[in-house]
Amino acid sequence: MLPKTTPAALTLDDVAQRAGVSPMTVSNVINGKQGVRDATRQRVLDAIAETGYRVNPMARTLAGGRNRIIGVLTPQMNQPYASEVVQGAVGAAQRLDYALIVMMSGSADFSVMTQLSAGVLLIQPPSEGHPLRTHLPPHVVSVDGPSEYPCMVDNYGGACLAIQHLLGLGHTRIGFISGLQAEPSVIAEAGAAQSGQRNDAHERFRGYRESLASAGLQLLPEYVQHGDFTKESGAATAQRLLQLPHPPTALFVSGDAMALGAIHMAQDLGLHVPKDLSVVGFDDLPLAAAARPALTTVRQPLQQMGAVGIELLVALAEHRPVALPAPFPTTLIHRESTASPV
Amino acid sequence: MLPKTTPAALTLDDVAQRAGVSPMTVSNVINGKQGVRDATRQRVLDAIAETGYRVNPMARTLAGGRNRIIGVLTPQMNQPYASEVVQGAVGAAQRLDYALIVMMSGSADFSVMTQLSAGVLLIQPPSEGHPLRTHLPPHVVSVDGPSEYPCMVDNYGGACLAIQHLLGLGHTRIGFISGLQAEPSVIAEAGAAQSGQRNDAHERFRGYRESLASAGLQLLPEYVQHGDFTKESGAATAQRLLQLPHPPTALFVSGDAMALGAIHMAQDLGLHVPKDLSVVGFDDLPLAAAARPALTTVRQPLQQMGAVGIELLVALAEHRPVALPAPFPTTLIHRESTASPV
DNA sequence: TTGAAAGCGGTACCAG
DNA sequence: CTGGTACCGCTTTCAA
Repeated sequence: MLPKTTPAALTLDDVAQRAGVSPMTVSNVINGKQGVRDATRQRVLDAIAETGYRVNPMARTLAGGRNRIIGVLTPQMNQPYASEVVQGAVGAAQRLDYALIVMMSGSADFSVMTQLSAGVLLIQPPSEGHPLRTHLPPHVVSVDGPSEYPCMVDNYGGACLAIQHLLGLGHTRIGFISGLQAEPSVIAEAGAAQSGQRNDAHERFRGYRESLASAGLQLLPEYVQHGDFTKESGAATAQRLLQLPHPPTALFVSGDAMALGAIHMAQDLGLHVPKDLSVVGFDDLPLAAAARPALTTVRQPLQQMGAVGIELLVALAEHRPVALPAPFPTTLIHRESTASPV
Repeated sequence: MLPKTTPAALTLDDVAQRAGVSPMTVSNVINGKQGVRDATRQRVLDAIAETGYRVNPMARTLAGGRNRIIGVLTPQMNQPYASEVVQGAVGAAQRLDYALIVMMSGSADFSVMTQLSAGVLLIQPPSEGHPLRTHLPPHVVSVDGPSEYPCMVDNYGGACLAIQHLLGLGHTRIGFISGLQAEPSVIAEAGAAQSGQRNDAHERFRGYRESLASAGLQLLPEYVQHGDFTKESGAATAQRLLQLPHPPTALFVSGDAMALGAIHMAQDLGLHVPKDLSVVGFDDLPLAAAARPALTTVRQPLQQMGAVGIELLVALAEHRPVALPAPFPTTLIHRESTASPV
């Protein structure tokens, strides 16, 4: 059982008294300031160790010091994508000796996090009307979304990887289940994508389209569907695709959960995966490896992206120069859900 | 694209000036204190609305006020169990107008969270040697672990539900894959469990043992295995069970991930689930419903447990009386992984 | 009903 | 090298 009483909060003065110096000196020691005699420093350090003193981050922040807290804002805790990114962020924060606090987008006011932390990492930042726009944190970097310093995966390259894998297997009828997108139709917007207005959906579609083209294949509009990244939408869109008079023999699905939904739907329709239908996902979430058949998918280095995000944030907080992060490379993970067509 | 500049932090004084009152009055209005003339209050409210002012939680805490932040300490972000609890906690916090921040056990010093929040919710608190023991927060309640106010599920009842379901289906050879436990052997400790030293593993085993007994069935020691809640351990222990000369026809598995591992192992061994082997899990994580075959499992109301935890914490923080939470009831969710033996 | 003063636990700045 | 002083943004206490 845990003890019940909060140990009366220690202050700088307590430590100072114990060490026989002024509070200021203790502060200086803690912050590694130059010009403290070694003997003094040691005495202070000892006092800190003996008392178990910890600086109060609130007071520290208020007084204008750095607080070594960085925040992560994530849409939902139980979204595997975000979990992976956070996992990477945790590791990096630990390495850099920063505390990491995470908040869900919904939970309370974002301004709290702004005021609590020296910088915040946005995971899939909400688009336009979000309150985020009013109370902005000191530093923002984002994973998979817009910000000053976006950490994005190479969506185009990833899509190419997927399609080329399928092409290499001998598939010629390849469907595409895209993720949600602001624009009414990916196809209609194909042109716009060229003009700089890039997002995940656009880029992946561009990879699909161009890979098909360079293999001399025609893009069939009815082979392109839109889901919303849920398993259910994967199943629903797959059903539409598979009930086409001339159904695809392979599917590139813009998300692992949707891909799983597609596979289950195919099975319900009496198809064998991968014998009758090959499916490639996107993300490589833990569930991709755990599924049966295990999912062939395009891997995003999500943990790495989270880690890099934190590193940027810390650099920013410490006023070190930072470069714009380059797109992160994808990898094709070949598992059991793809094979040559019969 | 998001704006780049942090809006110069507004203070109480800014608002006060705008409203033509003293900072104190603004503070009083914000905190709903009595004795502010309605006209004055309105002017202040307007000023707040116009400026978009938000109290600084750091300053508020430092000054001794309540800070309406509560923290959650979770082992890992990507553990579905914890995600569910947090999801519930988020909802409750939102309802109660508290900000919720979550930290991973590993990430930085726990004392930070202590100092940041008015109370903390521990999810599966680490056992003995943890640093938690030294710097304790003002208030602690825990989900699935020891604390002054533990929110625990009725593990015994849940196990009974599972076994009775299997019994009802006609199974008589029922294996049990238990979770990790401190003691060397669940069976050896069966007696100890009676004497008050309860934990999840004990309680579930007790449910297994007693349900078997009351059906007149004998408990076979070789039918009881221990996993560590991972899919892999589920597969490994299931393999041992299924390769017994007289293998069980049904498995009660103390965790959904392990249950899935067991199912996949059975399939690899050429068994059909549920025709040749029935499997019941525990938890009812999202993956249970998503799996093929969908997993029959004992549902823990994890989100509810998280929500209740937050409610307790808030009550504690606001010095309202709280009662010890009663064990949460379980439900059997019958899906596709169980059937009568052939 | 309102406001002035003190102080929460630190850090910045500058004096000793 | 060390420490005094002011002040961060807010709430408490108490006087006006």
